Amino acid sequence: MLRLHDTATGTVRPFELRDPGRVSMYVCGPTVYEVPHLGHGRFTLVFDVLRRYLTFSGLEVLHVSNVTDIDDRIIERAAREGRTEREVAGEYEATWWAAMDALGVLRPTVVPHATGYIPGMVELIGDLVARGLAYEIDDGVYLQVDMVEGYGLLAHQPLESLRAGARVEASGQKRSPLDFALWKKAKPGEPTWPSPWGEGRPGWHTECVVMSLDLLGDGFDLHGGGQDLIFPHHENERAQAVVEGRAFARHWMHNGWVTAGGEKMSKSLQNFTTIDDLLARGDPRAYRLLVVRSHYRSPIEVTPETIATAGKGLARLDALARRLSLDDPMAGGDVVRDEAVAAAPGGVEQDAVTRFREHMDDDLDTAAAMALVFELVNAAHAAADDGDTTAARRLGGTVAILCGALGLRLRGEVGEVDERTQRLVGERDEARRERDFARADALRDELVAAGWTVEDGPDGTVVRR
RNA sequence: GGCGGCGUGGCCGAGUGGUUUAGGCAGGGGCCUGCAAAGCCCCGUACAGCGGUUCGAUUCCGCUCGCCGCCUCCA
Repeated sequence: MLRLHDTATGTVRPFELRDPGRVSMYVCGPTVYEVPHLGHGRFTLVFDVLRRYLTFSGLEVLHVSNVTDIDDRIIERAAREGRTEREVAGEYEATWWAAMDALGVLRPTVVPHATGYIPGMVELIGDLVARGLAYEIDDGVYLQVDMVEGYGLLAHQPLESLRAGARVEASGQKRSPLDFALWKKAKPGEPTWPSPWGEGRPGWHTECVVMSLDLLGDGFDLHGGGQDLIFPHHENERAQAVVEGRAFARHWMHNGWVTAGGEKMSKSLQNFTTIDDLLARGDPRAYRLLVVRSHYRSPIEVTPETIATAGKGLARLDALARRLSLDDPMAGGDVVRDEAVAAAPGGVEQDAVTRFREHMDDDLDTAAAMALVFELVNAAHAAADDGDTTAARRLGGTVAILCGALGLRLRGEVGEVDERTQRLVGERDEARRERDFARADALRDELVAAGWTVEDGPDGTVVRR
């Protein structure tokens, strides 16, 4: 039984599903106005790992994640670059999916776009206005938060203390600085949709509540995102559901920051690294390993050094796959299901799979799960050294399945070796046969200089990049 | 001002009221190897500080210090 930390209660508690066997989860997606950075990479990886683990556990997962394709920042960028909002959103959405694909993050089951749900949002807002819970002023329609039962549940602060700490002044007409925009009236030149309050566009918080309830239904299982979405975004989504009398998310899950130099990675601090930078520097799987090596609620420090360290751990996993010629459990698709455990060619280390599940069920303790995997790696090598091929393959196969369950695909192949390199390798084998070690060493230097890793095994020299 | 998180061996990073160790990376010794690489074996006795509870605390409680975050857009 999976237990997860729930932001609403502040406790780790059983993840109880609305419909047995089926998981409905909504994860707030990107506003497509800029290239994604490592913070986006982390939250998508965290929820990808959750989704994969749920799938591995035999559950059917309906994963909805939105794209916010109309927003102030998109409008600003379009204006600055003399383009349409559609062009800007289209470009950055394409960039987003390219990054996700490179990271091995599964596409959500459904990807609603804000611009596709505007009538439903208008309907919701209209209802709130009609019932006296929202009010219209010059620049838009606002929800009156002091009408909301339990406002501050997710922030873990009562309304009064939130109000006392508010850093923004109430705009003249707002009844409280905490009241938030459900509908924003258009300024000249902005893209608009019709509404009873004039041309305009919906507020961000209204998008997600409408789309999540529409696609997943009342009382869906899990709502997630980065911790910075807790307040006000998720609080305000919940507020709308509450006043509408609709059961909202049963469980709230939020991941920790990516930090750089100890500080939160963010646009405003200019300390962010884009996912493209990461991809240019190395294997994207190293980032997944870095993410799963710590707990999802802990901050992670991401620097070239920490990524490089993760890359070495990854190399250790790949080396095992290579040595044992492990089958790829994801070969038949992009996910590893629990059937893979029974179908593993060499069998699995059943006890290890059980322990893996115990770690994962404990609020997704991927760090402990990976420690277990590395223990198996060690045991597999030791068995192989002892000549116990059966045990080695069973252990190694388990490693591949458990890594696969976390979305980490091992690379057992050495990659393409060009003709010239192949010739040098042949020459080196020949020199070694003739015990001409000076020449063998010179050839190795040449190969290393060309970027190859050279390993002499019982069957001669093997090179890889 | 309010609320919350964190402080673990050289670095990263789990975990636990006591007994046998997380794990990775780096480092030292050994085995293997022509030499390497990879791999294996062995090696670190750490839990910010100060009190308290306890037979016993890194692990619970309180306080102090330090760092980070939320209360505005933010993954």
